[in-house]
Amino acid sequence: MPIEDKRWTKEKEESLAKQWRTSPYPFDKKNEKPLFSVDTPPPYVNAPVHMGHVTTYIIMDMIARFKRMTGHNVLFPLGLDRNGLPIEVAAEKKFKKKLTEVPREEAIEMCKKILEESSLASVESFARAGISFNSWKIGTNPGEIYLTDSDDYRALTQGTFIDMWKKGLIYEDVRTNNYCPGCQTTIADSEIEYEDKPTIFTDIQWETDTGEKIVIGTTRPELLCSCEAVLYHPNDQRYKHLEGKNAITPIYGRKVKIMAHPLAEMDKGTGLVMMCAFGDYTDIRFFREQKLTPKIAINKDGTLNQHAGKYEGKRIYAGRKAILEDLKEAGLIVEQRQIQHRTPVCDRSKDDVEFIELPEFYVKQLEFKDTLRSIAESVSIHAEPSRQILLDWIDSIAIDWPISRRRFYATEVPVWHCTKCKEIVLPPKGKYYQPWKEKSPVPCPKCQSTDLKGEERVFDTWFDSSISPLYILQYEKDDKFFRNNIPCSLRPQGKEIVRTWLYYTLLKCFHLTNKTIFKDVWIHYHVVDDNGKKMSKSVGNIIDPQKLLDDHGAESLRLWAATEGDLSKGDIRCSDERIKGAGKTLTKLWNVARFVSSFPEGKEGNLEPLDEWILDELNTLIALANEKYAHYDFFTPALALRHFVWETFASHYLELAKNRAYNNEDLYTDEEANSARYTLHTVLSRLTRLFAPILPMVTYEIVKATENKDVHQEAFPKVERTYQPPFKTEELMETNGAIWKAKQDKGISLKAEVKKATLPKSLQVIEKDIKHTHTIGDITYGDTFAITL
RNA sequence: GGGCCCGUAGUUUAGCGGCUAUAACGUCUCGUUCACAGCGAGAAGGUCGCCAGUUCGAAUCUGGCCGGGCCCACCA
Repeated sequence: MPIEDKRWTKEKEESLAKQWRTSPYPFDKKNEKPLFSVDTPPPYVNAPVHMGHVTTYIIMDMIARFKRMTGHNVLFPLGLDRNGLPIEVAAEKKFKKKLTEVPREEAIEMCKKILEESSLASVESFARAGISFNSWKIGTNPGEIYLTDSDDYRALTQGTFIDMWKKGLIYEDVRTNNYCPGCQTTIADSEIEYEDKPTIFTDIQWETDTGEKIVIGTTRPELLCSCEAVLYHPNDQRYKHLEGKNAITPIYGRKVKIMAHPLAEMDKGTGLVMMCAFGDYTDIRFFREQKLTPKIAINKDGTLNQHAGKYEGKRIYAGRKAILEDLKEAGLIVEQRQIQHRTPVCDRSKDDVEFIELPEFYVKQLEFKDTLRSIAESVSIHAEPSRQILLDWIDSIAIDWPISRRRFYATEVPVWHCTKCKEIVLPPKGKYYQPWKEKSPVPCPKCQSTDLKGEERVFDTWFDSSISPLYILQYEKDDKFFRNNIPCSLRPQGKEIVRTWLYYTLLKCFHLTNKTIFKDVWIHYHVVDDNGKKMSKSVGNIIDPQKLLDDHGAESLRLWAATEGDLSKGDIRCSDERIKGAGKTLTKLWNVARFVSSFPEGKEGNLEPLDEWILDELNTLIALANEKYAHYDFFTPALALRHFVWETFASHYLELAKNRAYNNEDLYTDEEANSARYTLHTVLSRLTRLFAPILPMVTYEIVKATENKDVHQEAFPKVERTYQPPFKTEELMETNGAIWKAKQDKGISLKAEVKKATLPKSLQVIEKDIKHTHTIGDITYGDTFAITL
C-alpha cells in the first residue's frame, strides 16, 4: 500500500511504544535458536533514569534487535536494583529519622515504603524509547523484570554465600577497614568521596633515644598514642644517621623504631613521618607489610579509647585539641599552619572516614589474582582499550574483598552463631533468610545446641549484583538450561564500574562455576552535558530524557544515539539541537519510502546497469552492517546508512531512475521500467531491515505499509547475490553534480535542456537514464567533461 | 603524584603513513524541479593543540610540552 502521510511524526511512536509494552518480545525457554543473553545493568530505582541510561539502553536494544534478526533467541531482561544505601538515605530523608536509631523492623518498613512509591515510573523512558525487553512485568520467570531485593533473588545471593563458605572461599576476620562513625558501618572504598577541608598541620618536636631533637609534621596528633614507627626515605641524607635508633613519642614517652622506608617522601613536611594506627591508607599498608599489631585508638562511635590515655572518651576533634594544648604547654610545637586537605569522607553522612578494626566476612581474591588476570585477558572486551581498566584494578588489589556491612536494607548474611561452641551455623540454601529475626532452621552441627544467635550484618550490594548473569540464566533453578547457556553472551556496562560490577561478577562467578561467565563485555563511556561535563545530581545538570522524548521523539533520540559517536570509545555530548537534527533523516527516509511505495513492486528480471549499481552499493552496506553490528558498533554503519539514504539513493539513484520508473511518456520498455520498480522496492526492503535495529518504529511502519510484514520478525539481510556495477560511484556523482552546478550557475531550471555534453565513457551504459534526467540533446564521450547549455 | 583516554571547520566528528583532509549540524547565496520547503543546488569556513624527530612523504609513527576528561592515590 502506498504511504500517504507526508512525514514521520513523533505522534506515530506512541501507539507502537504502547504495543511493545503490552505485548513485547517474550522469552521462550524452549525456543531452539541459539541463545543470546544480555546481562543488562539494573538501574537504581531511587531516581528516574537519566539521559545516560536511556542512551546506553538504546544501544543495548539495537544489539538485542539485531540478534533477533540474525536468528537468536534473545534473553533481554530488565532488572531493578533496590538494595542498599541509596534507599536507606532516601528513607532517612523522608521520615527524618536515622535508621540506626530505630528498631530494625521499623527501619526496613521505612525503606519498603520508599520502594512502594518508586514503581516502574523510573524506567518509563525505556518504554517510550522503544526498548524491547522480554517483558514489562515484574516476576521471577526468565525475561521478566527482576528485583534484586525479591525473596527469589536474595535467596540466590544467600545460596552463593553458603556455597562459597563451604568451599572455603569466604572467611571471617578482624581487620582494619574504612569505617563511618556516623553511619556506624564499614564502608567500601567506592563509598568514599573526598572533600577539601581546612586542617591544622603541626610540626612537633620529638627526641631520639640518643637525645637528638627531630621534627615531625602531622595533621593527626591525637593518634600519637598509636604510633609504632617513624620513617624517612632511604635516599634522604638528612636522616641516614638515625637508622636503627628509636624515637620517643611526645606525651606518651614510648620508644618507636626509626626506619628507612620508601613510603616516606623527602619533600613532604620535614621528610619524617610517623606511622600510626591508623591515620591513612599508607599507615595501613605499612602495618600490614611490617606485620605490626596496631593499637587502634578510635572506637566505633568515633571516640578515643584507653590507648589514648588521658584523652580517653573524647571525640576525635576534642582529643586533637586537647593534645595540641598539652604539646604547646610542653613547648613541643615548632610550627603550626593551616592547610587545605583532601579528606576522605563518607559519601552519605560526610563524616570523616576512620580506620578501625571490626570482624567482617571476606571473599578470597588475593590468591586468585593470576587466574583473574587470565580471565581478564581472555574475555572479549569491546572496545579493547577498556580491558586495561580491569587489568590495572586486578594488579592493584591488596586485600581480600570485605562483603559484610552493618546496615539494614540489604541481603542478610545467612548465618547463625552457636552461643555454646561459637560455631558458625549455615542454613540449607534455596530459601531467603533473615537471621536477625528468625530462628535457625538447623541446630549447631557441632554441639547440637539450638541456642543460636542470628547474624545481624548484611551484604555489600556488589555481593548481590555480582550474580546477575547467574540469576538471569536460571542458575540453581534450571541446571540444564544454565549449563547449556553459559557463558552469558554479553555484559554491557559503564566503564566507571569495571572495578566493581564487572570485576566482582567475574570473581564471584569464577568461584561458583569455575568459568569465565561472559563471552563479550561491552564497556561504554558516558553521555555528558552540552558543555562536556559529567551529569550529576549535585551539579544539577542531569538531562531528563522525558523532555527530549517529548520534544523530538524516540526515533530522533535513537538515531542521535547511534550517529553522535562510538560510546565504547568516548563520551558523547548531549545536544538538544543535534537530537533535533537527527529527525531530518527520519523525514528523508520516510519520504523515500513514500516515493517507492507509489510504484508497483516490479518483478525480478533483467536489471539495467544503473539498477545493478545501486544494488551493489547496497551490498557494500549490508556487508558493513553485518560485520560492525556483530561487534556492537552501530556508529559506523549508522553514518554509512544515513549517507546512503541522503546521497547515494535519494540524490543520485532516485533522480536517475525516476523517469524510467514513471515511464509516463513511454520512453522506456516495460522491461526497463520494471527493472527500476523492482530495484526501488528491493532497496527499500533491504534498507529498512538494515535500519530496523536502530530505528525500530519508522522501519516498522514503513514495512507494514509497503510489505504488510513486521520488520522485526524478518531476517537481517545478507549479501546473497553480487552485482556488476559498470561504472564508479564517484564518476556518476561528479557528473551529476557538475551538470546541476552548471545550470545553477547560469540560473536556469534543473530541467532546462543541455544541448551537448561530453561525459565519461564509463557512463555510456546508462546513457538513457542520464539523458532523460538532465534533458541532454547530444551526448559524446571523452576524458574531459564539458556541456553546452 | 600515577595510570588510561582525548585535542581535526563555530559545534560534533571521519580518516590513523601517500590523491586538492571527511561528513553532519549551524551560517550565507540561489531555487515554489510533479517523494520530501522538516526540501533541493551551491558557497564560505581548517597552519589537523604546540615543538622537535623518524621518513622520499606525517593529521596519521616516536619523544617532549600545553590544554581537557576519567579513574586511582594523596591526612608528612
